[in-house]
Amino acid sequence: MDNQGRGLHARVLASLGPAITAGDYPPGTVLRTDELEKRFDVSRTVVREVVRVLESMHLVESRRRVGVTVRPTEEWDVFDPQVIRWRLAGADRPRQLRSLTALRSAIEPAAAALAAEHATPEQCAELTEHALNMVATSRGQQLAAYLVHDIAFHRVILRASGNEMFARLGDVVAEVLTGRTEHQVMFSDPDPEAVTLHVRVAEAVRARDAARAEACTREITVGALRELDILAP
Amino acid sequence: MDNQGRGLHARVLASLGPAITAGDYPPGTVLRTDELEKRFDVSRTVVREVVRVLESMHLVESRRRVGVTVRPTEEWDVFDPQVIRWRLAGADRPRQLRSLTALRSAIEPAAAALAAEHATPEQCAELTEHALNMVATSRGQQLAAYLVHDIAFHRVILRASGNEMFARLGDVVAEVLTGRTEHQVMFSDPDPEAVTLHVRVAEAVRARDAARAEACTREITVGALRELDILAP
DNA sequence: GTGACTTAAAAGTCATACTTATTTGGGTTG
DNA sequence: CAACCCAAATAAGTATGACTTTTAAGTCAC
Repeated sequence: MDNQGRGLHARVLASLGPAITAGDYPPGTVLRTDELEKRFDVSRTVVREVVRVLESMHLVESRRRVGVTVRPTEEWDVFDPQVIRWRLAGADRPRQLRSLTALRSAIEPAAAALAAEHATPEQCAELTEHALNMVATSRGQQLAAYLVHDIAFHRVILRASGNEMFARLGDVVAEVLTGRTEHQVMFSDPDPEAVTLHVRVAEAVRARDAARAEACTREITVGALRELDILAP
Repeated sequence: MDNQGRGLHARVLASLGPAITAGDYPPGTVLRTDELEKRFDVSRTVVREVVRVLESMHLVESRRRVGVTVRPTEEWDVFDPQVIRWRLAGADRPRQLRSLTALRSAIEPAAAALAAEHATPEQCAELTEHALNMVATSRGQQLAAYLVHDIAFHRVILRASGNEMFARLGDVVAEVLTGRTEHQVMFSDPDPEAVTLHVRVAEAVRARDAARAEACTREITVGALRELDILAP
């Protein structure tokens, strides 16, 4: 992971953060710093640093004479990669995957359209390569290898869009794709149609055909949404 | 603003954060904590808290025996509302507005489609009301009032989508709309077509017509994109 | 009951002493 | 001369005690 073991504050954060996002401390719960000191057996210094970070994520609010209050869920910074990771690791993972997949469905087609306009020759080559590798690994229980190329493919699309915000969603998409592979029936090979669509997207981007790149990507993400409905309608 | 004056750490953060996002300390720059202590005339405690928060935004990295290093721009958490605000306040505001408008264009149509499926009667009523108020304030130099309803309208759509991540983009959209109004020719009334489209979106949502809600919203956001091209092609 | 005043609880801040990781450089050895 | 190891210097990390500031809440007079 990102921040494991690197200092005491990181350890406390990695323990308290997930606990809060998991709902162990429901909104409105008040944590006092000296209580946290004892609980984690660390100094005020460390606790305060952790609280500041949680506060910057809008997970808690620290007020004098009151304590550290857990804020209502609607106010959390749900786009914070750290928060996303914590929630994906917790109980409402399914709900989280749903939200993220909806986000993907909105973003990726737009990103593909932009990528068709802005992709460099190198990026086009990368796309084609990853698409072909996806085809190659799409049969015969090679899900792990397939996943690697799938992630790489989507990352290139997002980066090639030229929009820094889209580009930053690469990690989120990677997380979603990984989560899907892990929690799906690991026996089945990926949907052949989806594989073909990736090849088409690569072609469309290389041909500078924004409309087609967008349409094919939309088909991919719609498929991802449908998958969720099948699993838990 | 959000965090003005609330404690020393907030003041230092509000000074250092914007400085970094503005590029005053280019990536690779090393800040030593004791230097920061002197510069802001605060204690170690405060500096460390600030550094932790900046670190959680991936703006800097703190390593022993090295110092606090400014990270490359591509690694920043560009979705962090705080970072967005800092950058909007800084020099590359135009670039930022572009990224955010592209994001809006991807998200809002999808949100409108979902809103058509999930909006409560109350939300439908709110939408209609805001749309009508937009019409009412669309002529005669009432830009400030118009902006209020415009923001409210988009907020309702995003919230009514039922997707928590979309909902959280309400603040960002508000920021973009405000920024646009402030930096545009303040003399001209809003585009009549855009106003009409908002009314149509409200109608479509009430009629549970997802496709039409999506299409009309897309027209709105495409218009917003075009606007940017006209201003700085 | 309302309003002003007091009190106490909890976070915020500071200064200092100490610990730990890590880079750098020098010296030893093959 | 290269490779390697070790020691010293450096800057962040942690702990702690003393003090300040905010503010919720209780109390008293009116």
